Amino acid sequence: MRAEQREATREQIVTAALLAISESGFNGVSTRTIAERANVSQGLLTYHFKSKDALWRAAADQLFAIANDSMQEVFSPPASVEPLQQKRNLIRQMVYFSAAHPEFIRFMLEHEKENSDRSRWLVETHLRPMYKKFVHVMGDIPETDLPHALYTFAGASGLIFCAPNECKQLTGVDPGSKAVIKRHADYLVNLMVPE
Amino acid sequence: MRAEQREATREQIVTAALLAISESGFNGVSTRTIAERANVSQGLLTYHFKSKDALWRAAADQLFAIANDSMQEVFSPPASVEPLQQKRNLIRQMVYFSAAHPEFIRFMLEHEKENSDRSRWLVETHLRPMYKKFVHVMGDIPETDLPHALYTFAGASGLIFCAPNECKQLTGVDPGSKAVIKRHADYLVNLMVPE
DNA sequence: CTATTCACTTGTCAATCGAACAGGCAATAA
DNA sequence: TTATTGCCTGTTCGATTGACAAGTGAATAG
Repeated sequence: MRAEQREATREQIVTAALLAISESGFNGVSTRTIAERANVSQGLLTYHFKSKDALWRAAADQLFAIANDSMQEVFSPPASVEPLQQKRNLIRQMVYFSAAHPEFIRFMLEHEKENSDRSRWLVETHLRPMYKKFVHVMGDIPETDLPHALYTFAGASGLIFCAPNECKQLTGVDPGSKAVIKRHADYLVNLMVPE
Repeated sequence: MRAEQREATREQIVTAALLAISESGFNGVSTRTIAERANVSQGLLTYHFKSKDALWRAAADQLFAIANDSMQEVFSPPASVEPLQQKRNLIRQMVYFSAAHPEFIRFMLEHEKENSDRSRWLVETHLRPMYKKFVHVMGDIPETDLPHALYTFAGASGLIFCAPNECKQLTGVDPGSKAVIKRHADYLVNLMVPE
């Protein structure tokens, strides 16, 4: 009962940290704000995670655990699925994942400029394994195009969900709506891997 | 001579603010850091711009002045250019602009979650006029697809340049290289508006 | 030449930052 | 039951935050 409560509280803190950091950046959010979001005291963050930096790392771990879980099926598709359909499924799933977790791209953009130690760790620990799976499914497109395809794909999938308020105010289209998410998936799948 | 120096200093501060805010977010960067980047004292920021908020607004003004200047040709193409080629030129130029000014997308992503007052002002003052020009060139694609095309286009154009270190470390491809920029433009133009 | 304006620096303010610490209280162990 | 562990809160610290006021000195005006 103690251990369960401990884990529940830790996850509550990590989730709050992940969302807050994704929204405002590492230096843009205070540990007090994160604590308030998690409904705990600020001192508890120092207790469970020694420093704000370590909390960031725990948030990254949780983020990629969610991402890998969500993308597992399309990253390791059964051989019975045709390669073309594997690609289409991958793109579609990435759109749905980005819609459900816009914090992913936000978090990945945030680490870039701020701290090179955190950045290197994130790429080697979490991003590279994911990239390998991406290449495995997308691998028969020209190798020189792969990086372009990856970032085109990632940006095209997720940007609309990273700026939902802006998008709604600007175009009237609400990226939170299920119909819009499906339409974005359809649009992107047919654009990048037409049947 | 006084007035010229004044304007030069103000622009120096605004540029430093724009880049710093784009990198670390509004709350993620201090006025002292911005001042250091601009080689002026912190008190001078308060002197020229009353508050950090007002400085942010000046940075946004400068950002969109640069963006509109860079995109002017492709937003208002001569009628002699065929519609298909207009679209291709627009996409190509957006890639080159994103490569030269990755702070654009970063800045636009940063405003979203932080402050709704700044967000609304930014959309109505700067983004909507730009969106209208985009629609004018891209306008013959289905209206329901326009928002999807816009954010697909923006994300696909710019994300790779927003994470240059990550991209280089992950894929070995350096988005700062001219050859890579051209390849990304070729890739995206042919993807989104094939001849 | 003298007086004034004004871009700019320095010093200071309360508020807030991340981190550390002592203590309390409920769950566990004995 | 008693003793102990350990999750958690509240307080406090030196440092840093945005904003402000006083002071400096060179360019301008009369």
